[in-house]
Amino acid sequence: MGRSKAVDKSKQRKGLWSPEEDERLRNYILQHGHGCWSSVPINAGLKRNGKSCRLRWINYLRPGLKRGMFTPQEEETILALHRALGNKWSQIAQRLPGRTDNEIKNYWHSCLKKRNSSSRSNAEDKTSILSPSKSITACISGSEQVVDGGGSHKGSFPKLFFAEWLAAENGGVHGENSMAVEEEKEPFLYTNEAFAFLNSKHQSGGYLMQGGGLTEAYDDGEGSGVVEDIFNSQLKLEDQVAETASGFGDLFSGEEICSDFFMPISQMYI
DNA sequence: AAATAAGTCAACCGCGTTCCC
DNA sequence: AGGGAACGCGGTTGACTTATT
Repeated sequence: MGRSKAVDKSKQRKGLWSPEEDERLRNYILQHGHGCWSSVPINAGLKRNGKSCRLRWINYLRPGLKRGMFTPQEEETILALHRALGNKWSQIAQRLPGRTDNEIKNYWHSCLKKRNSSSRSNAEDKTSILSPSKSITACISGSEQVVDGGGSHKGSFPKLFFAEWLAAENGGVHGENSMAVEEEKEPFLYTNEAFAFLNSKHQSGGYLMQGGGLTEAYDDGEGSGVVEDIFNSQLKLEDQVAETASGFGDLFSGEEICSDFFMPISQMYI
C-alpha cells in the first residue's frame, strides 16, 4: 500500500540549503503550489525529501515572513502566551504573524527562557502589581491611581478591556455598542493564565475597544477553559476591531486604534 | 592572535495523528 | 478495516558566530 514510490534516501541531500536550492523550491511552489510535499522535490528537481522542503518553505521561503529582531511587544506576547499555553509553539506562532514556530522556539530557548525565570522571581516579590482580585475597571476609571509607564493615552473614548468585552458578550453589559448575546454563559474567573494572556494582548495592541461600557470581572467558579474562551472570543474581537477601523475611513487602521487607546495592564502599578 | 566557551539558529529526528489506498 | 504514507509538531542536534580569556 501507499501513495507514492519510495525514494532512495541515500541520494538525498541534507544540511544547509544552497541559494540555488532555495530558488528552485521557491519558483516551483509559487508556480504550482506545494500540493503533496513528497512530490515537491521530485517535480522541483531537488535532492531533498518532502519533509525538508516543507520545513524550508515554512521557516524561510514562505512570503510574509518577518526577519530580524523580535519587538518588545512580540516578546511580551510570547512570554504571556507561553505562560498560558506552555510549549505550544505552533499555537503561539499563530498569534504572531510573520513568525514561525521554529523561530519562536529558538528565541524562547536562547533569550526569553532565562529572562522569564528571573522576572518571575522578581514578580513574586512585587505585591504592587495589579492583582486579579483588584478591579481593572477601577484602575481605568480612575478610582485607583494609574501610573502610566511612559506614553500618553488619548483618553477621550470609553475604554473596554478585552476581558470586559468578553464578559459583556457573555451578558455582562448591554450598552449601546455592546454585542448581541448569542448565548448566555456563566461569568468567568480571572486566572493567572488569562491575566497573562490579556497582558500580552494589551502589549501587542489587541484589546482595547472603544464604545461599550465597563464591567467587573466575572467568575465561573472553575477557571478551566477560560483561556480557550479568550482565544475564541479574541477572533471575534479582531473582526470587530477591523470593522470599527473601517468606520474611521482613512483615519485609523485597526492596529492604530488599539495602540492609541489601550492601557497595558503591565503599566497599571498601584 | 589563538583558544575556548557561550550563544544562536537552521535543520533533522521521532512521534502522534490524519489521510487515503 | 487495516496498514502505510503524509503531515504537523515539539525536542534536539550541530554548524556557525560572537564573546571572553
